[in-house]
Amino acid sequence: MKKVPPKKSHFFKPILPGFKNGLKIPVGFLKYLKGHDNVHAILRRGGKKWVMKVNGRRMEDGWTEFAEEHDLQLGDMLVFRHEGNMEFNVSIFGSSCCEREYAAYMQEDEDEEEETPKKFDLEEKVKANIRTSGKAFPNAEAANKGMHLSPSHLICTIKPYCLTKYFLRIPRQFALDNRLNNRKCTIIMRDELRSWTCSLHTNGNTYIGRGWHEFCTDKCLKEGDRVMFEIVSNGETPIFKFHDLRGNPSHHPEVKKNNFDAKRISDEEKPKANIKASDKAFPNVEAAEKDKHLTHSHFICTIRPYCLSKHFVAVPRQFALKNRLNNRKCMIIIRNERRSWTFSLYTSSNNTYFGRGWREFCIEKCLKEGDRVMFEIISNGETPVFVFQDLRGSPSLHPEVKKNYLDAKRIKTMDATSPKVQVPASTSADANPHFISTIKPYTIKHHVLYLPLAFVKSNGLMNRHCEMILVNEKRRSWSVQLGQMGHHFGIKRGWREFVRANGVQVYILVRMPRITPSEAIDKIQKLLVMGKETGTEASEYNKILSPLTGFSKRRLRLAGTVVVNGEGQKLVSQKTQAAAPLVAPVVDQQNGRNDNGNFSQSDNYLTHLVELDSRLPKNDSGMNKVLSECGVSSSNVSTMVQPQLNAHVDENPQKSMANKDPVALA
DNA sequence: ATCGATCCAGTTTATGGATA
DNA sequence: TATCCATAAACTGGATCGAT
Repeated sequence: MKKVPPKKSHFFKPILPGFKNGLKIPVGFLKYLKGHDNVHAILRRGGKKWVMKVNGRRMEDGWTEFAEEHDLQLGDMLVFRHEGNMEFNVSIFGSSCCEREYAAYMQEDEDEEEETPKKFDLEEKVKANIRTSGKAFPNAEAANKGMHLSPSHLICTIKPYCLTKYFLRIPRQFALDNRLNNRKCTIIMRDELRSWTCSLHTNGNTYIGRGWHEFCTDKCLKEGDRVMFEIVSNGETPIFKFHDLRGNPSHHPEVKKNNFDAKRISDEEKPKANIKASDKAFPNVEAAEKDKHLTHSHFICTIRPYCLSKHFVAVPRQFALKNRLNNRKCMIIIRNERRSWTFSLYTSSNNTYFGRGWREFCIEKCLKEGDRVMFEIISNGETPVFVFQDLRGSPSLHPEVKKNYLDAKRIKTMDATSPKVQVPASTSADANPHFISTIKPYTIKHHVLYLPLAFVKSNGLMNRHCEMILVNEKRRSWSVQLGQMGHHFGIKRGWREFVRANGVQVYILVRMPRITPSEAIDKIQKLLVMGKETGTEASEYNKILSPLTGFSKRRLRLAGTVVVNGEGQKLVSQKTQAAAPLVAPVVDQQNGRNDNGNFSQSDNYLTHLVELDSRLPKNDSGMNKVLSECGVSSSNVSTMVQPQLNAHVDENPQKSMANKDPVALA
């Protein structure tokens, strides 16, 4: 069939782990972009536009916002239609193979006048029977905003810690109002159908402890869900009546955001502050580390009461540090398309603030509590210049939604940069794509190695229970099991054997580097394309893998569980006969052929290849020697992580089997 | 051995109040 | 009014305990 160039060319991309770092335009598509400005691209959807900065062929700046606003999830498929001049019309298809539906409001342009009353009406319904307590308590924040709840009602937004930490913090004021502070007792939580018994404990703050996790599980609570508790009895055993607000549209926004796979994968957020450094460096959880070298170019600020009552707003610490705004006292210029404002910038007590000029700005922009605005630094000279962007009309940036979301980002920021992480703890993520683990007594005693959350998140390992293979320099491998331990995640089964075999001792540093998820995915994509071509030799795969990751044929055997197409064609390994199709080839929109490395995910399943390769660092006490003796020093510690991205994969035992190929490399 | 639960230290933000 | 200071509050991650 004769090839005819399309009038409007398309390409499509599946949403894969690490997608929030950016999106690469397929190499094969570049021919359609010749002669265009390849530095910027514009994505259009729903009548809105997003400007992307293109680095090479990767859309970076601006992509994160696009992904967030559309709640992109792993397994989604995006079709890009080139309208010319680097403008792309984007269609988004979900895992159902149908175009994703977005609430009408998501597509509305910024129109505060219309939207505000809607929100207000919805909240009014809640207002009718809810009163709030508490002051600056993020979990109860929405309830606080202009709403007056009775002291016996508490609205909570489910934060990450609520799901990972097995407790829920009770706002101080609420606890005080209901005499729950300083109590240690059992409470009963119930809805119309059943009840749950939980413990209430206090240590300065008041918490719902034991039983909370079960409650969350039973109610399928997810981050961002909003629930209300009403104290219907406050005797010896207080009874909390549960009201599910998830069905209330006014409490829904967060849900969307929480569907973010990035979150699901990395799951970790830090809800709290009004301002998050939404730095592009850490646009998402799963690829935090990867992005570390990028810039902290903007932050998003949720307007808090103090922003209006005081004459300043705090600049996120990390943002200030990254942009060297801390310890500066100067004027800054804030501008949008129409005009500019001048603020003073100053630092006090290690905090950096926008000062004089802020109040006028708030008044002029009619900023209200809960509004969100973004400041992007575009010039950082003597007078830093920021571009101001009003996010109030951006649905996915709805105050509550964005808040948690950005909190997640901030966490990332913290994970990456906070001293806490860098200071040797049991495990810590450092700035490189690996983590350093200090072997502590409990690591040996309890036969467990906790993985730094940043590492877990950035690799999409959160909440996965999968096999991981550790390889030392002698090419001996150990199969270990990843899993969750309380609110920790790490290596459980198999760790003891690894410790014994390698003589791992307390205070030895084990450095475990990895490639970034996107690198792994790139490789997989290439392999998949090759896999479509019959007769491809293993050496060809090696050519792809070896230069970047040091993959050997042996390792390829390990990677053999990557299956390349719907017919179950295996990639390399002849040992994985049981392997079921894990990844389906992408079919070109026009001619039905695979498209330059893009691929879709069959059954939302993807095999990650993670290559660890590094030199062990010497610690202060010369422990490297010990490591050498035990055969770990200077080793290529390799892991191949084959996680299950989706629980339903478990339903297919064949696929589960496909994950298990504990090939000893020795 | 594993999982759940809790404690606690540390970080960052929000805010009340003092001061220039 | 603008800025600074101090600290309460919120939240997280690491470590460890206890039950099974």
